[in-house]
Amino acid sequence: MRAQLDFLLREALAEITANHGPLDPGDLAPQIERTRDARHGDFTSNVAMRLAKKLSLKPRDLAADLIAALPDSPLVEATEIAGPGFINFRLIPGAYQEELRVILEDGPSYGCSETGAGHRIIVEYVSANPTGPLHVGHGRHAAYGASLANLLRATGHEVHEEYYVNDAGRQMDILAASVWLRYAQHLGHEVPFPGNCYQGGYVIEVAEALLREHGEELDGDLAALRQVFADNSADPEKQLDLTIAEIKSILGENGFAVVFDAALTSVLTDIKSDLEDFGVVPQHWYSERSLVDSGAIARTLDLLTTRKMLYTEDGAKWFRASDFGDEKDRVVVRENGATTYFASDIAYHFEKRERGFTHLLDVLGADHHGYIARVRAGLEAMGEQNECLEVRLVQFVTLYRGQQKMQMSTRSGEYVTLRQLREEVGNDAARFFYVSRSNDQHLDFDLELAKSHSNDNPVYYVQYAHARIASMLSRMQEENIVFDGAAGADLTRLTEPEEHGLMVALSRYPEQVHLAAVNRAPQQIAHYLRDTAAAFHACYNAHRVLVDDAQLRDARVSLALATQQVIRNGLTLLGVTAPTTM
RNA sequence: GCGCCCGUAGCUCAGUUGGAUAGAGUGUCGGCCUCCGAAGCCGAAGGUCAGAGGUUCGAAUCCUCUCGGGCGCGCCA
Repeated sequence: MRAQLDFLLREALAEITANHGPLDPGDLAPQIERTRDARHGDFTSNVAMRLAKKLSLKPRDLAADLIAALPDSPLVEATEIAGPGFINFRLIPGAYQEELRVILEDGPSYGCSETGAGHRIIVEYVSANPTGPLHVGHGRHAAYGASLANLLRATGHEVHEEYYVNDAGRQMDILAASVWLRYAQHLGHEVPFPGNCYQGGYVIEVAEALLREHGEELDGDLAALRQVFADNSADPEKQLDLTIAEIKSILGENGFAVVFDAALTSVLTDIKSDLEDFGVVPQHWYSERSLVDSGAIARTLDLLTTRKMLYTEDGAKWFRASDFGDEKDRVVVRENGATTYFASDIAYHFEKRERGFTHLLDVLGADHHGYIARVRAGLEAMGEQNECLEVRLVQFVTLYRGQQKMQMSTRSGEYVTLRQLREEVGNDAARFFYVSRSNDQHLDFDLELAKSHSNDNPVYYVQYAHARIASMLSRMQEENIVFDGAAGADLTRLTEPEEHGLMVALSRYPEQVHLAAVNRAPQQIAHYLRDTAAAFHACYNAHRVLVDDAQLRDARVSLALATQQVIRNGLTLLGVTAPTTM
């Protein structure tokens, strides 16, 4: 609907250009918006005010010229100049009635477009270290990333969703060490469990599974390890590194790998099933270790060396990130020869480009904002355009239980898992609540409130509208009321103000999908659905659908069906179900 | 100290990339079920858009500064 008006204005602008001289291409993109006030018509454009100065014309004069240049359209009933130079469009009533038919014909694809066609985009999100179950913060990433991917798909992008698995590095070694210490305790060894090891109960479960599968195979002499623990004055993190080294020497490379893999597999399996139950299914789980194994990291470092982007200082290899806008240079190979996480990151993002993705979209936690400059720098040094990387930061979730602020540290084990949250408030409420807030807004999540007031959650309000319609439709069947479909219905019978309001709301859906995709803002869909449900409830309350007048009834049933379709489409984008009963 | 995000109704938040009289939910108060689901509807009250300057026809939105909050600044990941 809006696209058609866009087209009209574009034609008029072309004619103005011919008469008054050239404009920038950016100026030619017409800005057409919905009006906020019905007295201003249905759509409005501020283009005359924006361009007046450039063309040395008065805004209202330019507006008059534009209106004169507008091609005729069957959609537009009237145009007028208002205020300082707005061009207001009033549509014929039939425009909205026609849109109802489009909704019912297009069905599930109503609202989809091809504006993103030709773009291959990879969306990476969650990517939590597999060192423990997902917590409520990860849930926000999952809900946001998955909805974003849906929106991009709906606008014609070719979308690939990916979870980057940090299955290499120190954190995983700490997890493996934690598991083995629990295992040793189960075997009866008197050995302390340091506070900076992973404290969660799942560590014990992995240790027990290890005991069942491997018996005492992984036992060993703990004398040297006890010496490590004996030094009370040592720095805890250094002591932890020594502990890991000692456990590696006790178990040998293969033995440690058994523990490591058992821990990784267990945690990752849990994460996968948790996300799947949440309706979040990435197409690919990309292993950081595979980057090492495939030689991708080595190739990246070679390329950077060839391009003279690296130098050696204090025994480490540094990347000249500051040459590319980062605030300082960054280490890629440590003094001890190990590559850093950042080296993996460059290789990983470069590899995404090699896989043919034109656009890399990362959804990261707000605490990762320091990365953006350095990963961009890395990509640029590798010969890529740094604009190909887009990062969306998701602000923190602060969890409360009543007034009590809760800790969310994976290592301490004191956190509420995503699974617990889903069990308390349900998937639908959780997904809707997560994406109702803008990603760059902090989110206060009060568990007590979410649980006790779950019926007040806006998601039920929207779902209720859908279920209410379903219920009305089944009643229609029970009473053997015949409905011949919208094609034969006389939609001009929809004359009530509430009906008009609802039709206007429905017709906005395609614009909302497009805008939400462009703005990376699924919350706009959530708010749109709330508004549309409100328009429906108001209408349904004011006017009976199943009336005796068959013509009027058919028109109203058509409107209800279209409403149901739009709500279902919108909820699907957000990963929320559209129930027929509640 | 430097950088990123944020500050909108009592509370939780929207605000269509600079538009016309700043909006919802929740909470408070008052109404509506003999009638398609009351998980609903209608109405009232509630604001110096943190503050001060600036840019222009026009600012919650863009720029500068101040105040307040969150996060980051490692040869950790």
